Amino acid sequence: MIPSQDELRRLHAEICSGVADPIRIAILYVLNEGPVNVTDITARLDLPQPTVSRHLRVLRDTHLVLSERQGQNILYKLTDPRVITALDLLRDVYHARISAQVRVLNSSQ
Amino acid sequence: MIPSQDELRRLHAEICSGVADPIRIAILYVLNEGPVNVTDITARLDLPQPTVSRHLRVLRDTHLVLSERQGQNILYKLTDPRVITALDLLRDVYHARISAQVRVLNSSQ
DNA sequence: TCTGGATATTCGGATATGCGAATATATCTA
DNA sequence: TAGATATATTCGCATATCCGAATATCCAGA
Repeated sequence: MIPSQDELRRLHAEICSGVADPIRIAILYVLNEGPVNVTDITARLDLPQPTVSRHLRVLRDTHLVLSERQGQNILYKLTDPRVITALDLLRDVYHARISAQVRVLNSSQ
Repeated sequence: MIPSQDELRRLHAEICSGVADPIRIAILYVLNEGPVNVTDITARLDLPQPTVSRHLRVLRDTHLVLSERQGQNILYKLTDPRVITALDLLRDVYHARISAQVRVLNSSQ
């Protein structure tokens, strides 16, 4: 059975909602430097461990990251480096927009 | 004053939350084909006009779209085509991931 | 200035999301 | 198997988001 357009958009939005949180964005950029376990993420971001675990679950559920047990630890890594590309793009769009606004404000002094 | 890392991540997440909704994604892809007014968006997506207006406001607030009055109508357009690039990337990441899962399932029959 | 078409806002309620705190589960090692 | 470390889950609550329905605002033209 072919998924409807609506269903595809729902799924698309679901992935997007995975990146719609500051903590998850921070985690993704940490993972962009290489696979890391939960304790290290917790330490690098200075956040409570349960908080990190809950956000990691969201990232897993939205297929943005993958996990792999390594003995006592669980190693997390990006599913795909393009996740960071997308995040960078959105950030750039924002910056470009704000810069344009600043220019307009300055030029109308 | 320099915005903190946390503040930057909050802003980054805010933009991302702009694309974290199926209706808004649909609107963005409509706008990708060129500037459109609210009535046309409403017709093309077959949605109630207040619903479209509310989502357009979110898109404006997150700097993802721009609006411009043209007489009686208001023309909306993408702030930056890279918004669509980012959306496509995230969709591709998802598809690649799901395809990989399907392959694993099939190969283990 | 009145009218109609285009767009935006508000309200109330349902649902979702995030967090801290506490606790559970899993794995290794002695 | 007991203890220690790593990770995940649950609960209760506060907050945010979404929607439909109703209504308000804005602008062009008669």
